[in-house]
Amino acid sequence: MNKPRIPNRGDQTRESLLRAALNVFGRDGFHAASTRAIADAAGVNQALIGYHFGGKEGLYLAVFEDIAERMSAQMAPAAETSIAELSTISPESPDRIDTCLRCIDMIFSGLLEMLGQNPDATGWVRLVMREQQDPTKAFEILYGGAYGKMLGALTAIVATATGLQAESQECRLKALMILSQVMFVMAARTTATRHMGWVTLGPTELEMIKQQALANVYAQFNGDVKP
Amino acid sequence: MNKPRIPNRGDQTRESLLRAALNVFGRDGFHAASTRAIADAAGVNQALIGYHFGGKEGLYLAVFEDIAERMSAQMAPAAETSIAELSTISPESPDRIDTCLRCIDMIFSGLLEMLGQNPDATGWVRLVMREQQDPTKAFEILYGGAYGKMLGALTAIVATATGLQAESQECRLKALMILSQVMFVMAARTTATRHMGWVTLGPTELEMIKQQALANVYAQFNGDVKP
DNA sequence: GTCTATAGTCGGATAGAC
DNA sequence: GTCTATCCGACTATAGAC
Repeated sequence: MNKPRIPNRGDQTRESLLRAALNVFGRDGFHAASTRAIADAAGVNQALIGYHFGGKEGLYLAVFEDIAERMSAQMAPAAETSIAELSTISPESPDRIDTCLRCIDMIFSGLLEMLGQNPDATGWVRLVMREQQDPTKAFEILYGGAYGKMLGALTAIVATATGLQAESQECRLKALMILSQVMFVMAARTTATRHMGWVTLGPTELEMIKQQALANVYAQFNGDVKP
Repeated sequence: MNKPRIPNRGDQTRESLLRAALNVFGRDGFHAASTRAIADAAGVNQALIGYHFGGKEGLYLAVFEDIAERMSAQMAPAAETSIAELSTISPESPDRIDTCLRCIDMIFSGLLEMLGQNPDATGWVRLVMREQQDPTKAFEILYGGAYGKMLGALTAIVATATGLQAESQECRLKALMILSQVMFVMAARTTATRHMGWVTLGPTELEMIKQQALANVYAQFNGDVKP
């Protein structure tokens, strides 16, 4: 009883609705988005939302499950390789900072590739940022998935680089602020592009962000080392 | 023909509506917020929104003008003192980094005091972050006011500390990332509090954020200096 | 699984008395 | 300036034919 290789019509409808919902919810937010607009964008009948997802809210949650899954798939390699690399080095190793920076580079690269290459990524960011402001069940789906793991990996890296306990407030705050430098540009994209004089957030801009963030982290790690 | 010291009934209604609108728009977003809910929260009649602000959208814009005004009032001293201090030091002065850090400390303090002490601040942040995702006229009101000035002051400080041109991409990006470290916690408050194990974003937490951000900036500035 | 048609609800705006 | 009453459009959900 394998899954059918050729998706039947129902699966296609589901797919179309998920994709359209991602865009429309991302553009308009949950309340402003209408099921009619989503159905039109998907090219399917409005009543099918009720049939496939139970209703508007069911569709919304399904979109987040979809995002969390794709994020996991795209971020997992970087996070796992990082953890593996960290376990090979000793806390006294003099080049541990270089290793930590390589790990952060991997995580940033995974994150920014995900956001830069994926045509749906703008919608993802909008949805995630909306959820931050007043979280619903959808936030749990995300944080429990790739998001929390990424922060966990960053915390482990900071602990290794600085010698702090991974559970300490200082270590966790440092990790959060490292992520901040890359994510804030996404969160406050209008402010960021305006301030930088950019018209888009394309690969060039994302690379610039990554390089500057890495340089900052490098300085922070070296500043934390007592020579 | 001075303005009357004692506000008449109409002014009180305007005030009540603005305050209630800030909270309800902040909690629910523009579309999900209903004029009935706002009127109820303000304790006034729903039809008065049309009379005083022309309609729902007019009220929304008025809320942003109000926020921009209050932000300006609370941030202006820090920004102006910073600019003044910067003009007194030479680019070769060895302690210019200390001066720059003091300026950033002032700006951060102004920002965090505003957000920490003001009971409406949570609503402000929510509204501003929503606007970032798809900006309307309301964003212009904000960016043209205190927000842009704050970024301008930070850019000038970074230019002084690093010797970069204030117009350069590198300098502007560094300034943006300095602001990021404080603002991201507000923007992604749910992620931040969850990751840190906090239950609120009170004065204690804000102070911790400020200190860590200043330490990071200190490291970054020193990393930028070619000894 | 898909469609049409519609029931039922809610929200923004406004006319008009006071 | 404030209030009541109401209009009218837009929306979600669902019943029921195919």
